[in-house]
Amino acid sequence: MSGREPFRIRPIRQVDVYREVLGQLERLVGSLRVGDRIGSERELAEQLQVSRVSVREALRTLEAMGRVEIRRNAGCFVVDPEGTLSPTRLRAGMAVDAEFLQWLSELRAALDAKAVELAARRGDLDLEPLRELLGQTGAELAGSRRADTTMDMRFEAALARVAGNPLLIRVQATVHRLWAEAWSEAGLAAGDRREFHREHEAILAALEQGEGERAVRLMNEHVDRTVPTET
Amino acid sequence: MSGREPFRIRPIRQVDVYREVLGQLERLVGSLRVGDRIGSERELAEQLQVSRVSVREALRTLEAMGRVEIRRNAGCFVVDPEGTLSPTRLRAGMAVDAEFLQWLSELRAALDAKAVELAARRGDLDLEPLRELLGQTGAELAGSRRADTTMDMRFEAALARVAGNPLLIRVQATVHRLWAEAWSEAGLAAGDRREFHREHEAILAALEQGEGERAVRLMNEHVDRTVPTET
DNA sequence: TTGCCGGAATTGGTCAGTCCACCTACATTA
DNA sequence: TAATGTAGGTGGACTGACCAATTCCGGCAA
Repeated sequence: MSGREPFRIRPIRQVDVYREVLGQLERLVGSLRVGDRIGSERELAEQLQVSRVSVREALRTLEAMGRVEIRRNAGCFVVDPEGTLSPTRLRAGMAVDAEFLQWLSELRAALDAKAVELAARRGDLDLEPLRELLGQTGAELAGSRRADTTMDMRFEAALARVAGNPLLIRVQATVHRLWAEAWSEAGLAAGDRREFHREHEAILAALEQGEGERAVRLMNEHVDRTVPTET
Repeated sequence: MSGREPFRIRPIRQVDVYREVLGQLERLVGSLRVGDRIGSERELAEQLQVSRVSVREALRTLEAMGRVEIRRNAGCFVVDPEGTLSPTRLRAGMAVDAEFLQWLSELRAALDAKAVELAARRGDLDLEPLRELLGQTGAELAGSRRADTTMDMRFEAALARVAGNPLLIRVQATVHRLWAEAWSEAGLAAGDRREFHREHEAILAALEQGEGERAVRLMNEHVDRTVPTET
């Protein structure tokens, strides 16, 4: 036989620019930390030598994957990879209506209450992070900083962390992100943050006093109250 | 004083066009069958009275959600919704050890117990599917069919369905699949299925008697017992 | 009639440029 | 000092156009 390989026609690789951009941005995001800004659309477009449109499409995909968050008038930021599950997928096919918010609330209650329960059961429970967090948010409230939808759930997230169940942390983070999405999409105003803060403090107090069951009950009631009273 | 309510300024909800498009397309996709063509970008843009750019961004999101497929020179097609959330991503980076199984068990307990609780709270609760399921599995046990790891969780899944919370169903399904994966990976034998069956029947009995709280407690204990006694 | 060919229409992908609403920070003014 | 005004940056949206590839369809040749 001949040792010479016949020339073989190969299909020309046709690259989609936006896919290429997506790949590069994914690597970029992977090399950055949570909260880092990955630049404005215009910057990225110039650096990648592509149009803003292509950058935007890649960013939309990245956003749907839950890797980045696009904030108006601010830029694009790396988002907490803890929620390895995609909120977008979790809600796939569902419209944000009153019923959906109810379901979401029920799911959140299951997870947040479990976080409290597990925390209360821990022998080596360290409540210091929770105290510190409440101290911070309390100060922010006094300083009348502007609203921050994610603030309401930071306490619950911190609870899951001190509870020490990474799986719970991930699912909870996903649900919390979906919660934030849904509320902004529904155009709902955040609830009374001072009231939320008081309830958080009550839960922490119950934990400090070793009253786990009461803490769980308070958490359930707390989540119940966050659901919108009227559309 | 005055019975007249003061006019209250409310923040103006600013809608993102592409989000609006996304919502409408989601509903459209939901009303179509797998493989159906949902039209070209230009058609959709004209029908929605928006620019192609907005349609494209919505389609990109929809694509990332795994709901549609965009085919060059052909159009946009509805795709198989493929299993909602990925168990693989949920466990990403974690080894299956005793601790992991414990975490998983805790997470499962949170969801399965919530399913019971929600079911118990439903006014129009229809327990027939559960009775039927237990009848089937009971017959299988009598016939000494071979082991089926998923069988242990069919009852809990059915509970979530009668509870009527689609979000809970999805998350629960993911956790259950991960559970099955982890157990097979760890080479653990399934527990005593006859015992599981008895416990399921006890839970159903509690529901039938309207004792929701007892049913929830039984479910928590049930899940606890499924965790391996020794590594 | 059958089968092939080639242009026309269609489609997703991409681009440059423009405008808008909004937020922030800094400078200005009372 | 505390309001007010202003300029620049940001994401969001649109327009109009062009490209490459595919598909469609009419007409020509066998």
